[in-house]
Amino acid sequence: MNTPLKHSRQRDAIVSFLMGTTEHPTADTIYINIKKTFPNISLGTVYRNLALLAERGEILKLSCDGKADRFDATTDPHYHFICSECGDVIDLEMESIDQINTIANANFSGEITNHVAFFCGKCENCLNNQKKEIN
Amino acid sequence: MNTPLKHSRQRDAIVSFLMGTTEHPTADTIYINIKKTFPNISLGTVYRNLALLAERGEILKLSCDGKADRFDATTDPHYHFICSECGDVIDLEMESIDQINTIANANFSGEITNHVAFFCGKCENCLNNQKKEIN
DNA sequence: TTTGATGCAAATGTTTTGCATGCAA
DNA sequence: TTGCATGCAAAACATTTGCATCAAA
Repeated sequence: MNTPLKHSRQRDAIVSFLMGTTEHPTADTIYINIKKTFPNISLGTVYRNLALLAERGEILKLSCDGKADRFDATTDPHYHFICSECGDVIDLEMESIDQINTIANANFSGEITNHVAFFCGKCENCLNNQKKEIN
Repeated sequence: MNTPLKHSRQRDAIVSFLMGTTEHPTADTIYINIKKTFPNISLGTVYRNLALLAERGEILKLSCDGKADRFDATTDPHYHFICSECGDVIDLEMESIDQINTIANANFSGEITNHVAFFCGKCENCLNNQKKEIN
């Protein structure tokens, strides 16, 4: 369904770096890491490939507030938690909440086909640090 | 609970402009409109006041993808629809979906306190235009 | 009079883009 | 050899910030 792409070693490196991490890195973090293998790679190439891959559904792009976008190689539907303290992004394992589309569509005159959602609060680490500070 | 603010006519104008529209304007749109009354107002002042008001919960700031933030004077909890065609942002009237916090928290080791969500699809206008094109 | 708010402009951070060159097919 | 992908640098965009001045209390 997608036009075949010309192979590129830089793009391969980006994909395999993303697959090897659960950290949801930003474009810049990816850039810095790929540089270890391709010292000449440019940030523009990283951005171009990330946009291309996201467009094709091979990776996910996570946008949140004004901060830099983050990327995720796990493309099967899942939700993210963003820690309000440290900013870490964590994959959530949870049952489907797709019914919210139906709920939202109930009194709406257009057509709702999907939603974007993420959850906020404190991650385990920050909760523990908080407890230490109190004691 | 909030430290009292020194009164400012520019801030008043921003608030009343926001209260008089359902369009969810961007900072720049607000700036252009306030300029009709305060030709010397600066974009920095608009941004500063929008941030201040959002922080105090007097307005809502809507961030979505890489696009410019939009602002909403309606602060009671509600969700937004964003048209994938024309980009319009529309307030949704729908029943609460707060239970998704509980669902998300079920297998999570941190603490989820809230979520950010918006719905996507086609608005009524774009649906109608689509039909016209087909005929 | 004091201090927060403003206007202006420069700086920031992120992302995109034009263009000549390089590499995959 | 053809054309997409790259590297580089400049530009685009949204937003923030430093600073001198202004105006609200």
